[in-house]
Amino acid sequence: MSYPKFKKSVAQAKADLYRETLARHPKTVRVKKEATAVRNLERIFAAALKVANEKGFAAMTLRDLSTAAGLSMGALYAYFSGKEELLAMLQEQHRSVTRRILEESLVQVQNPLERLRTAVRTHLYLSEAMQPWFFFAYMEARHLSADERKKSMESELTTEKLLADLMTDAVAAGALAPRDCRMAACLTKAMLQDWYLKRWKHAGRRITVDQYADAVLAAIENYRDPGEG
Amino acid sequence: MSYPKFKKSVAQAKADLYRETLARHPKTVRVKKEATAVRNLERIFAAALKVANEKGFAAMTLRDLSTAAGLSMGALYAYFSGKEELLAMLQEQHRSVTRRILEESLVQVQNPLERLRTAVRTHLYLSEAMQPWFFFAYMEARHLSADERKKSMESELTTEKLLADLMTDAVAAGALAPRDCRMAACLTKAMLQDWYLKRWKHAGRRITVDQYADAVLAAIENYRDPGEG
DNA sequence: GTCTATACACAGATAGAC
DNA sequence: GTCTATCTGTGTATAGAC
Repeated sequence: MSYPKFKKSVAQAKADLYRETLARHPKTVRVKKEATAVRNLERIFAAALKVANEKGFAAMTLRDLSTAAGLSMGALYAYFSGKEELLAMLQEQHRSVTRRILEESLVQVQNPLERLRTAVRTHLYLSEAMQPWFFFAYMEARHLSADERKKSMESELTTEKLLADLMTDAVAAGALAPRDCRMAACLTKAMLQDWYLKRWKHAGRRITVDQYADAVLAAIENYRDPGEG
Repeated sequence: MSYPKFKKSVAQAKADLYRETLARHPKTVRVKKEATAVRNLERIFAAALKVANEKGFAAMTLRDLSTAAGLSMGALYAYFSGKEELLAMLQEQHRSVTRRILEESLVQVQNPLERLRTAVRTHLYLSEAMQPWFFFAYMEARHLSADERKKSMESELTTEKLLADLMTDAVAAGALAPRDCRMAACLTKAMLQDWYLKRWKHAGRRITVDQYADAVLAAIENYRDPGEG
């Protein structure tokens, strides 16, 4: 799937995702009309990502958020019980989207090397389409409660394990040179993360997501373990 | 130079670095006795990195810092004029150390491929020996004033440019396969950063800095541009 | 040089009108 | 459902004693 197509499919899925979040938090979102609740949650989340990605979540005041979202302080509290819960909601939404899209992208692909390539490209496409979410999740992970932070670290390790497993399969199929797949997956993850963490740099160089994906895949596919060069 | 040796040489250089910082900020550090000033600056910086790397600089209160450093609120203000200046001092110290150590490491090395290998290994050694500084500089860059943020971005690009130039030389010498050196350097930087950003992960796996350096160098040296595989 | 005590501003959160 | 007005805690920064 090309990136423009991918982006549209993600946009389409957004409404569903907001309804899911509402269903997951029936006690904190006190607004009953679904259409209203979805519309305002969208505005609140978008505003929170915008402000927090500029100055950090801790430095973002609820007055900032109120202004950016176009809702009063009082109204905000109809959607979350406090700043900490807002943070947890954002992180949870991000994790579930990532998990689902990555899984869906692989169901149709059989060839081991193609499965690896699909996972890498899909991850980059997704982090391109939802860059503010990925940036936020990465930078604010350490401000989470112990419980939420654990989930965040598990999510990181799960993604990396997926890459390592796909690589192991490709090696077994003879499509890739043998290697320490855990280390190779670890280096891959670092390159994937750089795409959304240093967007200003890549944008300034007019690098497209497809060019970056090609480069990362070239690095992975040519990789040899130390001493095996 | 082995990592244990490197670590000692960095530790030795620390006293100099604190004296330099004092010389750079004669107006804000009002403490005149150098020995006292150096000792307390060390404690303040160490405490600030410790607390800020746990909860974030914005969330760190000066009361936290006061407790962690073992100095009263009033005493802290003899060393900086406010939180913002403390942040700038930490970033500046980090940048000057990095620049100096990287430059020094290369003066004795002639062979192009060895120069590239030295730069990569030294960067990893340095970020290992001063992990809290590197982590802090990365995570708090966006909280800087416009002016300081610009310096931070320039520093990032300078390091990357150095890697790209070293790679260009190695390619010209026939020691590396031809490639888009800017892109290859960009991917390299991402892998270098992961070492200090995700330390919990590497430590849990008992990966040493030398093992990681070997893996990164293997990735760089085997790299081929897309379509050239 | 370092301390304690305090001024002042602003944060998160809520009450109650509409 | 959303607003305005307000409560209360806590943050940065300083004054003045030692």
